[in-house]
Amino acid sequence: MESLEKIFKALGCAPRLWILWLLKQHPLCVCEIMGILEITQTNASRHLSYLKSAGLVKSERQEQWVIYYLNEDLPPHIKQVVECATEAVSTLEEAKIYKERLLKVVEDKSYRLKQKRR
Amino acid sequence: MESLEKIFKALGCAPRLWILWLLKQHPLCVCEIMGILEITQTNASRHLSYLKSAGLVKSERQEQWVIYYLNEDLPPHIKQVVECATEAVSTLEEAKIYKERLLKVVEDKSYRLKQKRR
DNA sequence: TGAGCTTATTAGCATAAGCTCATATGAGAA
DNA sequence: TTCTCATATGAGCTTATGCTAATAAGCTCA
Repeated sequence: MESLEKIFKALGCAPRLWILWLLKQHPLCVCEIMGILEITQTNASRHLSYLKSAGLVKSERQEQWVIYYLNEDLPPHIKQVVECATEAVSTLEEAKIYKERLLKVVEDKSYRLKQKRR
Repeated sequence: MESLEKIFKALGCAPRLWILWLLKQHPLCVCEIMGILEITQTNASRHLSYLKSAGLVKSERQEQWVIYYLNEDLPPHIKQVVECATEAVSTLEEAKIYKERLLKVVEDKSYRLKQKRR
């Protein structure tokens, strides 16, 4: 029950719902997330670690970046909850803006490559 | 977004998950819920009013009782979230005990009728 | 009306959670 | 090594939440 509670608590917070929605579409590093959602680095990091502790996302270091991505290895019921949550988020007004920013990040072959070129 | 947040917050609390799971099976009054889950009347009432303010349940006065029941009139995504949540709850150990108590309440043609006969 | 049952609300306390600012750690580049 | 960018964490503040105990209010029936 604790883990179930924790998962819903993780979903009960707007920035985390947005983060999940983003990660559902593409793996991202912390600074890409903070850029898209316009939140501080501290908050992005904290929310990600909350989502991670709830088991909803995983992370992986790639050079100087930490890439976060959805944990696909979840019990079916939970997976479906995440599915529904992200679909519900998609219907919101702000999704358009964030989606645009996300596409820009992804099309640029990511913020990460641009940084590397410098 | 606020209402979505609120719904997940409502689900991020064990007693409320149990209440929803019960109401999914049968409409119940406050004192039946407190009896089944062994929680105080204050808490049962509070959690129910939280669930109600999140739009997940509705209530209706019947004589001296207030009967709570699931709100079936929810957006499809939310309905499915509730579905998944209650299914996940069903798999927990305590579900057996609560289920037994629920059946007893329902079979007795409810606690309410017994009270009335007195 | 008064008694008894049912439900809601208030107050007070403890704890969890969210935010910001400052700082530490880690990796790569110069 | 030193600088810079990326990420994590600690401290402190504020607000939200959950619990209990006490009390109020609503309904029914005598």
